Amino acid sequence: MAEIKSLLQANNLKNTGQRRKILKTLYNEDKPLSAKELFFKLKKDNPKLKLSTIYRNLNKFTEKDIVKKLNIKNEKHENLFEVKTDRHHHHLICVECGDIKELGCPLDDYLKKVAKENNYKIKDHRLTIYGICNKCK
Amino acid sequence: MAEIKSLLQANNLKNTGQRRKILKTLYNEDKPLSAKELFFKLKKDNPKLKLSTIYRNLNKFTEKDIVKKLNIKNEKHENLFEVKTDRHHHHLICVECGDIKELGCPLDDYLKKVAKENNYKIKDHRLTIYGICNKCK
DNA sequence: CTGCCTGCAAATAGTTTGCAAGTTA
DNA sequence: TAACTTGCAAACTATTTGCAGGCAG
Repeated sequence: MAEIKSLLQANNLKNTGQRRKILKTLYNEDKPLSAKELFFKLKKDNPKLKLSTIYRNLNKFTEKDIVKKLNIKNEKHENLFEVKTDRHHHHLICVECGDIKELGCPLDDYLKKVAKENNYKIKDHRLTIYGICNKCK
Repeated sequence: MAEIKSLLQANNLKNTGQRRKILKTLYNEDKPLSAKELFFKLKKDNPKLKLSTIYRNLNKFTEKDIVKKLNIKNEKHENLFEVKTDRHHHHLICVECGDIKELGCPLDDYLKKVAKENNYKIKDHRLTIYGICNKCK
């Protein structure tokens, strides 16, 4: 909790109840969430909460690099977000049940090769693997 | 042209003018296009063309595996589509000018490892690399 | 007190859909 | 002719925005 407060302070963001709850929820989840999923979770405690508040904060957090907006959508076409961790990783997603696992990144050498061969300065990359998990097989 | 006709026939799709033009345009482009980009290109020859027709056909083609819907959007948040080629590949995108290059896939061994370690049956994967191209550097 | 946040309502924009007329096989 | 396609208009839905009151610093 204290960590969240200082995280907000460090980024010049006011320490509001909504923000604390959004970050807390994202930290406690083991999988990325969409704005709406967050919304329904938090609405229980605060019926006045608006979806636009969630979006505004997720965007602000993304801007400040506290949260990462994935290029992965759930089955409702909603974008997913996760807290940004220190370790760079990718995702393995079960197309049946939607379960998401984290994967390490195997691409360090490959990215250097791509940069060299194409004369690009690499800025970012995304890898997502889809399959069927053990339970759903 | 004849190829497009038989491609449509082989998939039980009627050989209409719109379909031929959509596929022809996608084949001739060297980069993926959005529905709207296609729409504006084709609207010149046919002012009555509707965007919904493009969407309907792109979805139908995707369903039939003639076209691939990428999980990449252009700067207007429009989904991009490309014709499905025999060779599996990924994309290297310049974040400045939007240029898209094809990349081979370096992940064969890695995917086997992921499947084994996580007990998943791998179905699909997406890799996209973002950077700045030579011209934009 | 002053600027940032949030609730609220309405707009924006990509994509989809129902229906009737037109086309393909 | 029967089934599929398209034009057209309208709906749907994720996300964003303007505004006014509320709260953090």
